[in-house]
Amino acid sequence: MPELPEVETVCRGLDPVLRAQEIVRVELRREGLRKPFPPHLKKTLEKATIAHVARRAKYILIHLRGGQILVIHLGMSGRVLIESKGYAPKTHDHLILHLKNGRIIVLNDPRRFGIVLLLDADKMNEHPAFRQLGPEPLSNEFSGPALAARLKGKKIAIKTALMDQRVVVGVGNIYASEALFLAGISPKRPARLVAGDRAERLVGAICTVLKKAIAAGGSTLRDHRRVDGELGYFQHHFSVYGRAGKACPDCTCDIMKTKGIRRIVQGGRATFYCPVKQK
DNA sequence: CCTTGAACCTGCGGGC
DNA sequence: TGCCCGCAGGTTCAAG
Repeated sequence: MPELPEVETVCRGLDPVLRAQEIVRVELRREGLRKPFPPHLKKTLEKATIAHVARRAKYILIHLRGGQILVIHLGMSGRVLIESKGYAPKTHDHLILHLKNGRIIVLNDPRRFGIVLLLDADKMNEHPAFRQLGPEPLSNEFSGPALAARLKGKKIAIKTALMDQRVVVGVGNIYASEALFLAGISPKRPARLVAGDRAERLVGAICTVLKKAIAAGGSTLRDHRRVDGELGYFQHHFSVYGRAGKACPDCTCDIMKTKGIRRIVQGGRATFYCPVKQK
């Protein structure tokens, strides 16, 4: 499911509900997801109190009092939902946290590509999942020159590079296509040729599209839900993603000649773009 | 080091 | 209706 806007939406929904709440019971309904759950997960979480919830890249960080972090990645199909007393577990509910106040936090993930970690806060960045992460796109460290520096010498297509979490975090298959459209850059352009003004434009486009998507509660194609079960609605504002054969929203060119938005495959993933507007 | 492709899973929609 | 195929928001690992 989730790219940065979806994960951010989930975190913003969780924080006010989980803040300062005590976990009284933990249900592990299977051994793990792609990897086994951490060995002392249940023992550590039961009786723990949550400090606050934050996000890094596409990871949900549930900070516990005492300096540990429950880290959750939603993979392709994960959801975190807030339920209340009397909730009956559903298929693919893998981890359930019961809070002292009666609230119930459910991690549901049909495809089980997600991950659950338990890390010491001060050592989080040493973990393999975090060690190589690039800058947060909505932070000050993400700029045209910073992006260009990370793309330098790369022969791979810019679309593929944008999805590399070492280049910039949080951008996935939807928002890579959308940001490149907004910046007027072809997804096939070699990454090393995105520099200077092009890199500036791309940084601006990434920030713009991510902020708008967050404001819309993310994009719901299938699985993404807000923590209260409501849908995101940014999917109604896509310019190119999933719109192969439709007219480009920006150009007035004749769709009969241009065939409109194109769908190609890069690195095994679908890419959508307008060959007229994006060079 | 870089790049590519497969693997990990389940579910859904389309075509026959 | 049923079956098979392709496709889906991500990451990781092996191989070239």
